[in-house]
Amino acid sequence: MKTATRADEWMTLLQREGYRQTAARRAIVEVILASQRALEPMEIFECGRKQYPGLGLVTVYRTLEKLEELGLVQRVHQPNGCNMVLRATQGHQHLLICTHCGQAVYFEGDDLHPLFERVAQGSGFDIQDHWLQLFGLCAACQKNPGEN
Amino acid sequence: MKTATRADEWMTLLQREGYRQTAARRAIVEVILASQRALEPMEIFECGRKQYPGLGLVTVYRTLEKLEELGLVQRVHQPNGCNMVLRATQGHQHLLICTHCGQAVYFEGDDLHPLFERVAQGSGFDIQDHWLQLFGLCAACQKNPGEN
DNA sequence: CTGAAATTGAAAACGTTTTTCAATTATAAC
DNA sequence: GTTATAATTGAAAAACGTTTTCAATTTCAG
Ligand SMILES: [Mn+2]
Ligand SMILES: [Mn+2]
Ligand SMILES: [Zn+2]
Ligand SMILES: [Zn+2]
Repeated sequence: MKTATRADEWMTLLQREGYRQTAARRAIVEVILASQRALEPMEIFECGRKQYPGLGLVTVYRTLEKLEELGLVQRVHQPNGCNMVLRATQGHQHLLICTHCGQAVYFEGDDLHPLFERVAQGSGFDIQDHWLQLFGLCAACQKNPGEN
Repeated sequence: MKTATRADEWMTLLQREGYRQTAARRAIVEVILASQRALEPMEIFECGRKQYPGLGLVTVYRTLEKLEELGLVQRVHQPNGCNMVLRATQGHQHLLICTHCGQAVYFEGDDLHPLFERVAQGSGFDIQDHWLQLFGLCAACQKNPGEN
């Protein structure tokens, strides 16, 4: 008996939504799931085409749209790129990103509500949403400052 | 005796840096200072050209580079645009942005250090920087939900 | 006023994303 | 398995925002 991989799960979710399972989509999904960091569409295209050489860049864009729709991936803004794509996580989480290797880690447990209260009071705004992202050096990049 | 406007100050700062005072630059500076929200380069171009019709879009881009260099403006990422430009503020401040009219207000007084500590411990990262931005409805847009 | 250097806008080049389209493919019904 | 249908594909072209190139103009120190 085979264990369903995460890629299998994503393909099934796509199918459940009425989309079809194709080799191109599977290649894209596997690239995203294998990466520890957010990738640009062009990077996904280049990696994906190693596994499925016929892959077209247009299909990458179209597949990313659908994966975002399903909440499986998330767009990430960084100083060096604003259209990067990362597997999403469930629940309310924020990102911690290594400025050297790009590794992206989700964390939770922020309670910013006291801050929101204070800012709402001071400004008269009704606060609805927030973006929080931390940047730093991951453990590996602290040890190998010269690498990469 | 004339009061030096904020635009005068910015032009002087540019000159002090070795740049020249020109009509094109002044038009751009005045558009940015008059706006309560972050603007796209194209918007700055369109407004600026009302005051100085000869203005070129290229000059907008080149002037924005210099203003950013001097720390007078800041790039703002939003769901609807990642290269928007807003007058900067001194010190460590974050932005509160109205999702309806775009009005952008700086606020300070976040103490996120306890959070950083906790995340650093949990992840092994050395945290160096953070992005925090709040979104909501400004007082005016709460009152006039249909407007605009 | 003069001259050197900075600045300008138009046009072209660029990289990324979207649209168009005819051919191919996945899937459900038979 | 075969067939019919609608979804999906990649190539090419178009669209888009930004950057580079360049000759003409403008600023400003001397
Ligand atoms: Mn949060
Ligand atoms: Mn962005
Ligand atoms: Zn790292
Ligand atoms: Zn508003």
